[in-house]
Amino acid sequence: MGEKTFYVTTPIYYPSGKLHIGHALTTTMADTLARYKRLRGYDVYFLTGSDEHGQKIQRKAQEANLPPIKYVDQLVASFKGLWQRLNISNNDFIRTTEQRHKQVVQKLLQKIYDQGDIYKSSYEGWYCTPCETFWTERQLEDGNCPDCGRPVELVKEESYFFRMSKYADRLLQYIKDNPEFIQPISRRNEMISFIESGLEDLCISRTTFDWGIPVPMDPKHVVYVWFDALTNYISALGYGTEEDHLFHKYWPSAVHLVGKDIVRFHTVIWPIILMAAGIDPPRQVFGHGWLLVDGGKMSKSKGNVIDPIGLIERYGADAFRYSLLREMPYGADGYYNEEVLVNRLNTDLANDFGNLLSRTTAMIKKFNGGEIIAPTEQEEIDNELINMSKETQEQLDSALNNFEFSRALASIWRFINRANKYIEETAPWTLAKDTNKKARLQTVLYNMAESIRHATIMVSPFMPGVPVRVWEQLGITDVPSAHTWESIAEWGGIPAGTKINRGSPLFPRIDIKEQEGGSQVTETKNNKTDAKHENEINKEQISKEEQISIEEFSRIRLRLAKVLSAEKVANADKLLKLEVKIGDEKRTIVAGIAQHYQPEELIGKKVVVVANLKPAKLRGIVSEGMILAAVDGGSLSLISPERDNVNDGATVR
RNA sequence: GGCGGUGUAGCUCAGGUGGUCAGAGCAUACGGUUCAUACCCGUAGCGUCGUAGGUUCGAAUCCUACCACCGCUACCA
Repeated sequence: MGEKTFYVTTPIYYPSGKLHIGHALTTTMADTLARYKRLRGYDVYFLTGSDEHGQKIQRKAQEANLPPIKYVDQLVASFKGLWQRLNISNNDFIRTTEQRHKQVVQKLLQKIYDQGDIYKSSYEGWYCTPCETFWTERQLEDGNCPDCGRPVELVKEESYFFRMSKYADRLLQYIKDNPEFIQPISRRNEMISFIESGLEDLCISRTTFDWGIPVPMDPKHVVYVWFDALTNYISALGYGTEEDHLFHKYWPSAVHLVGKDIVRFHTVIWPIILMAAGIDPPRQVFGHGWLLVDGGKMSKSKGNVIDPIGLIERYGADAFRYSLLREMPYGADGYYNEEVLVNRLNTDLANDFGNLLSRTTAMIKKFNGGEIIAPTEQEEIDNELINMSKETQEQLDSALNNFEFSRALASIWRFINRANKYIEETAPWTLAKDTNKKARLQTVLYNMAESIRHATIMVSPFMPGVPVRVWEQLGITDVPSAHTWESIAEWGGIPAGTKINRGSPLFPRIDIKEQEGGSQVTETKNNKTDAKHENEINKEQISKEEQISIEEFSRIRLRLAKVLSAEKVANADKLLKLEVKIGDEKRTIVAGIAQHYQPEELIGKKVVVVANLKPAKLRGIVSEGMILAAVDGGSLSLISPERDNVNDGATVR
């Protein structure tokens, strides 16, 4: 027991549909913590799984004309496939339909029943007969069934109840005595006020469906949701069985990572179940915020659910994981979409980190014949870089212990940027021109490579695919002593005489091109194309471009507009603010034509505008449309009517 | 309704206990550099710190009111 143990879990996900990036976020957080703790020498156990019972599954399986178990088998396989692609290092995957889980749930239930904390009573709820479903008051829509819209009736059902109220005071005391238990603090406060408002007993069995674990003392009941699901955290450790060494080893060092929507179940119901069974509560529950996407919260009805698989395929697991953890502010909701990912990939991963490796290996190759030489001429400025590694390690540790993933990454990137600046300050390309500076040059090159080694180890829990590729390029694949956390306590882990292998970019930049309203993403071409060549490509593209129908074209409303006034937009070189008249309507349009037209020459001119373009804010000015212009390289010409027989407001087609 | 939170540069956000706290990153502009993935380094601009009052020598930071948005207010996995 003397050794450091760390037990981290994700919720067990419900296989009623595919997983989305929210699930990926929780699981990536858990994986990052697990990998970090392993790196730090902890004995880590990392659990995820699936919660497979319940009426909803039973019904979905029916619709699919499958036995429930076959139905969930498919989805669970897809879960596992996703975690594999995301590079998730879980030690176990628990399914609530497994025998090892069922027996623990039954044992736990029996134990609590035997001591009198479970009693039979009746559950009263709003029941929709056609749908065979109970609803709570809040779930009803205008008093009707939210699924079918038909009226519901108040029905009583025989159920077993868990005496939760009895433990309310003990739980409250526990939460108050252990400020670290619920994170972040805002969630903790919510839970305290929730408990203080009084706890009711919890209904833990149902008779209206049978896809669940039978209640041991009354098999016509099945165990209902939370009692079943939450127990996974100890059933996976073999609690109450003969094979319970994992339980003794890892409980109660558990850290449960959950989304904010299920914090209550993990911080109220779960600890009370454990208390009743005489088990210590978990050490910590962290409730992270949600990933908001375009349109707000992800939901199937909005159709804005983002599938992680596509993102992983396009950008790789490492970049995806990085963007998730980097964008998520501590404890609050974060905004996420593909553009955010690409932006992070380009700026942080490609420009800062990948390019640091690239320029370092390039210089070692060019100035040192590809060999890393022992450093012999350290200067004061080197210490700044070297010391910063240690500081960064401390910041990383403290941030991760507090679930501040974004902050942790920000610290590492300050170090990476320091390394880039170090190169600028020492200017190895200048040293290379002076044969007297040979030793200094080699020292600088060594420090550059070594700083990459440090950064790589720090970054490895977040992006587990990075180290192998960096070790390959630095030529230290066969030097395991240079891969450990302990090795970055010191500066100098790369053996002198190491031969580097300059390779392809660690993270290639991604180009986003706006096309036909949607964004199309392509990888930047590495070789530059000259203008002529580019022109040919353009021609090719025009002929190959996707063709659109006349209906699609007619969706774009082009109108003739007369320019009433024009002025330069302050602090913007390219922008002009125009007031235009389209028939009876006046509009403000901001156009990027200031380098081609003087404001005064535009007044009175008739131009073509896109009239139904979504308004956009440019430099704080709302632009209600767009002016059409022909563009050819650096030249630009507005499109104006050739004759004077048409007035503003006229349709252009 | 009750409890709690948020509102700071174009965007995302830092800013214990009131006095270099008006900041960072991205985006933009300009300059430098050439080792590098059109990259890196530097410089600059922009903000009445939600609004209106108040306390104070001094408030983004404390108090009051108001406006806007959000979370929790239980049995959905």
